[in-house]
Amino acid sequence: MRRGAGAPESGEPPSTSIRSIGERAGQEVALRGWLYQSRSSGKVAFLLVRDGTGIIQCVVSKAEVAEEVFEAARQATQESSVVVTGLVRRDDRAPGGYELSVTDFRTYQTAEEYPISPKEHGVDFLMSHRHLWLRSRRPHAVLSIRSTVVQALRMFFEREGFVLVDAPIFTPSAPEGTTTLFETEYFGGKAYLTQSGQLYMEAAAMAFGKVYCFGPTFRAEKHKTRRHLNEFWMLEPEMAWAGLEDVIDLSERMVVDAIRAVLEKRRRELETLERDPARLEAVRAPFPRLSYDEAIRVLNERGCSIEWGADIGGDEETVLAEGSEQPLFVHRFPRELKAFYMAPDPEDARLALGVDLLAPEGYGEIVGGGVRAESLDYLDEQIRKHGLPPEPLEWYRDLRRYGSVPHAGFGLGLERLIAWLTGIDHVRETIPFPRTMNRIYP
RNA sequence: UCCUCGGUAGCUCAAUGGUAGAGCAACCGGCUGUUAACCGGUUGGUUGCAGGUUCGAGUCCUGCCCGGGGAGCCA
Repeated sequence: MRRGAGAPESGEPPSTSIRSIGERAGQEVALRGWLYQSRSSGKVAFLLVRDGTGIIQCVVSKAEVAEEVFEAARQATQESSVVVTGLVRRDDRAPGGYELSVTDFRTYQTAEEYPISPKEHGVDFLMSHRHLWLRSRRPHAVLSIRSTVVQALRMFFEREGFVLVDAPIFTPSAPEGTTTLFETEYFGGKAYLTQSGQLYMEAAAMAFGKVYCFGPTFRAEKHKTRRHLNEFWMLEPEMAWAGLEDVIDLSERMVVDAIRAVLEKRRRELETLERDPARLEAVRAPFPRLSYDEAIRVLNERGCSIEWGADIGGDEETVLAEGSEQPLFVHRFPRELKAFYMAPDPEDARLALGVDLLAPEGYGEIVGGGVRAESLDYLDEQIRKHGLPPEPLEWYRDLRRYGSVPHAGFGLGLERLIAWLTGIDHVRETIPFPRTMNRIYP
């Protein structure tokens, strides 16, 4: 730890973290943190102190400490930064199982009146104070799980032999149409914030075989729903010499592994969020698979009148997913519904080799991907049909000129995955500082 | 862009067209084991903005602003 202001004073017992405080039972330790909440009576004060790793109740008895220590503890305000010294004691009355019998207490900085009280608040108010809200239990748990999932995903792709190839944020054009991109000035010209690293990953896959990128993605659509953000994180693997089954198999194992990591490392956080781990333990590969043809039939059987060729929207997704605890693959969509780079199904020319993975419990599409068109002629035809300007895609066409191979990949929406795993009903709570149509502050 | 709901104290909300209130927070006091502690007290308001109807508008009408949820689109 850095020496200087707030650093341990000579004679002070060793510092510890609240997460691992059980290892110091019976010993005297110093905690550096913030006052989360306090209650006091005339002779005893109960302080909930958090240090970023956990929360512990600290008990200050007037009879056992100096007068000024008791006063300092009693007068410390919510979220003041504090240094607490005391004896670690097992106590079943304490939440967490341990508490600290305080021997010394000092306030490092006295916090002004803290806007977030222990009582209820509306989402908009809390989001306006997101920089402070991060300290509260719920966001702390969600973002801890996010960290674990990101870590697990990176390790998963590492184990699978994928090479991380970062895609650019500034891009020269809008491959899927110009309306949905954020435009920015770029040395007198125009640039757009990336809406997908996929095209770049296709280039990288021809260099490394199996690659992935993982970074922020931007969409300028004015959507305001629980499943959308204007800035979100997407993980996009791409594989050379691969087909639709490889995409399905890889995404399935990826999801199973992310769940394993959360169940292994973040039980406590799931409990804080009142997320029943049984919902996640129930998820087992292989996930059910449904072709678009079958999905349309099932939807009509369940009372949705939807014609072949129509897109499966949010309501339809919910109907398909209901009654199952498993994520659901839907594959082989009508070509007209999908992007220009999708490969046609060799067994049915009406279809494209695409696949979506729908999360259970109404969390919607968490993965979208498929096989990419490998023939230059077919690609050019699709570029024409979609009315796209060919010049910015010249480099992409090169990939079909120089050793084109069957290749496939997908995009994973990190926030949607986290929302499902945590049981949070809105993706804006699964990213530290959400960017939505009506919010770019703080 | 469209549909829908909403905007009253720092926060969460109440108030039949008739004196703008409660709980929490903050502050002061009390209490030796509290778990969103409890008890007593104090402070706290341009009812989103503009106009209209009315003896009288937080409440009714018109316009605007801001936000929530949803659609389209997607991860």
